[in-house]
Amino acid sequence: MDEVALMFKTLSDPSRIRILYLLSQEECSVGHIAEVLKMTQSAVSHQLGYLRTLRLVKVRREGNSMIYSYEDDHVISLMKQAIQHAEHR
Amino acid sequence: MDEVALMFKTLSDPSRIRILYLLSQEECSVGHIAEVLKMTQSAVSHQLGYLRTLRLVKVRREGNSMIYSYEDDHVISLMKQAIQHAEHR
DNA sequence: TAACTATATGAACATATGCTCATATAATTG
DNA sequence: CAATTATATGAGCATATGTTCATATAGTTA
Repeated sequence: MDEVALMFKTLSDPSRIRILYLLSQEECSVGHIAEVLKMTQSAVSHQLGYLRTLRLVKVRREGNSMIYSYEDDHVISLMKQAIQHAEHR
Repeated sequence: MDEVALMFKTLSDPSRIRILYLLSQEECSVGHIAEVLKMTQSAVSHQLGYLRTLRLVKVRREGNSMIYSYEDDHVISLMKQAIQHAEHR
């Protein structure tokens, strides 16, 4: 159950959900995420580090930007289901 | 997104997941949950209070026992999906 | 190479969380 | 009614969490 809880814990923070949702729609650099979500560069980077640890996102370098994209389809699917459910009621 | 995060936060604690999973299989009194999950009566009751607040469980009295059962099918469904996913990998 | 840009990271802090302990509430039984 | 059983709840505590601030790292460009 701890593993399941960990997956949900990842999705239990608004910032992380917003980051993952953004990444579910487009690849993003750290700065772009910070700008769109109106978060500090540092806060975004910390959260991305967390998501990276859990292998929920992957990175590649492009020039001196780091481009993030999601890596775990199942988590994205769970997230979208939850969003849909929250919208329809 | 806060609403979605709240739903996931509920499922982000092992104790709550275990309680909900148990309730997904059978109605239970507080004492029974505590016994099965080897948790304190107080800890179980606190968590049930939390789950009740979010309308994820409902209660009825039976003698001097309180019988809990789950109330939100969608959350149960998300939980089971996550468990299945965790098992198969 | 020096200056610049983008990102990462460590420390510190304020808040949130889940538990325990003690006690309150409520129904049942003798 | 008193004692018992089952559950709820408030206070307090230890730990976890997410953010900010300052700074480090790494690639790019003049």
